Amino acid sequence: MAATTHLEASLARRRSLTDEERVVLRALPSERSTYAHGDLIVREGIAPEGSCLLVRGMAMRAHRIGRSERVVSALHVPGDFVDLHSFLLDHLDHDIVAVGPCTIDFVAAEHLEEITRDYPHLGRLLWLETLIDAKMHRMWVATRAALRGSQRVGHLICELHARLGMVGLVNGGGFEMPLDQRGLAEVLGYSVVHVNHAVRDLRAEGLLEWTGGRMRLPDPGGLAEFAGFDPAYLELTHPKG
Amino acid sequence: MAATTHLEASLARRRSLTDEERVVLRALPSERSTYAHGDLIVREGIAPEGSCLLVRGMAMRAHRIGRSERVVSALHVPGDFVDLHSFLLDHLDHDIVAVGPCTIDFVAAEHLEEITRDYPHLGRLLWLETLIDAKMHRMWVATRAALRGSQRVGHLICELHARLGMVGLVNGGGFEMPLDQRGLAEVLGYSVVHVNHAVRDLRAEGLLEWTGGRMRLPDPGGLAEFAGFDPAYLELTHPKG
DNA sequence: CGGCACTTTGAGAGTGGTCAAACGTCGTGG
DNA sequence: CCACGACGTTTGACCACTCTCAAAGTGCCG
Repeated sequence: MAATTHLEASLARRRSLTDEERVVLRALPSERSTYAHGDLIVREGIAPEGSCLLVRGMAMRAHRIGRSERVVSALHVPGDFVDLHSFLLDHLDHDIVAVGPCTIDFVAAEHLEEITRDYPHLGRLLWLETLIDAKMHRMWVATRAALRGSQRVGHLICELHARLGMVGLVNGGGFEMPLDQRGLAEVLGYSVVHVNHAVRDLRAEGLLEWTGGRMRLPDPGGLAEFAGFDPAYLELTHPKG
Repeated sequence: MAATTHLEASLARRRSLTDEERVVLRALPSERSTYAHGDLIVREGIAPEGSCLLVRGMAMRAHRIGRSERVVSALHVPGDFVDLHSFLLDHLDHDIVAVGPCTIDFVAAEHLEEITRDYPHLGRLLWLETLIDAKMHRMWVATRAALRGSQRVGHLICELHARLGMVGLVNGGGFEMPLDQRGLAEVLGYSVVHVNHAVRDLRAEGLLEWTGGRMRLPDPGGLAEFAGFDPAYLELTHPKG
């Protein structure tokens, strides 16, 4: 599937697109790359000449604060326009790192500028994507203050389940999980040992199965209830045209 | 000063505006309101018909997660377009609450739509404001993972010092601080007792003076060094036209 | 002077970190 | 087929960070 088809699907999942807009998106040039687990997709500090659309795999934003190890501020799933914002900002303040094998489509900044100039509604949909990213960031801030241990782990798992479900990557109640317990700890700001205990507790409660790089939620509602997860912040529906 | 002059100043602090754009912004109708400390400015779940520009005071975003007390995901200072995103999203997933006495200018959604439609560059500046919000959110996620205790408290104080400085609200090395220790704890996701100890330590190190609702940084560089604070993420400069 | 709100201190307990070691699993090479 | 090593998972011991509850101290204002 071409890059632009992915962008089309990505925008269409939240708002309706006209036929003309679909044509414009399909005609949008892009360049495809693949990465292995842990590869640097975009390096902190550089001025990217385009933005990257995540087609397959996951990616994370990794910051360096003071003298600490890298810390993760966000996780992205297929369909996410990972650094769409870099075409208005001049440089990234963090790395973008591949989580599991990744496929990325790069879209040049000039083409994004054309879209925002010539197709205001499409421009607003791109803006909307960045606003939803911001909502997720705020929810991460809030859940880190409100939840501890297995609830916090469960909340992230619910979020991934919902986000991957939206792009058709959940089947049989489960999904591919490219992060191991160490990676999950890094994303959550926990230690491996602590995540291990939280996962053990979720398993014991019958709320999580996780083997061989695949996660399954035997009782998604129960996990959501347990973790205080309300998917409203993900804007999964089509409320406006 | 009229609402629209504030918006003009707000956008001009990061990018250059043309004379025409300044005229458009000054002609933008808005409605002014004032609030007392703790007042609800916008309630979770409603569909606002406009966006609010913070003119004076501070405001915070307060979430409810699971069965927890309210948790704060962001803090806003004068010049911030607090819920600019609500004109593309259909409802807020959190409250916006006044911190100290606040003045707010409401701008109707239809006028924002006109601007984004008729003045693409202005639209991009509005988009940029929301992108910088998102950067701050990510930094909050990252600092909560990377920093503890007095470093985390110090980082927030450095951020406030920098953001208030950008809008001319720092004088004599200090600024008005409408939050008390309890409020600061709420914003940081800490308990009052813990914040009190962190503040005590910062004072003992000569990095903070805080009396009578006013905060002063005797050694801003020293505090930034101590807290691992790098203001780059706030985009204080004018790198693009 | 008497409230009242905020700050400060102390004690005890839960959450989460570090270090270290044991255990499993899986792919490679003999 | 088995031995081996690499890597991820699991467990235990111990300690630091942070919370809650409680109470005392401080400053402001009627």
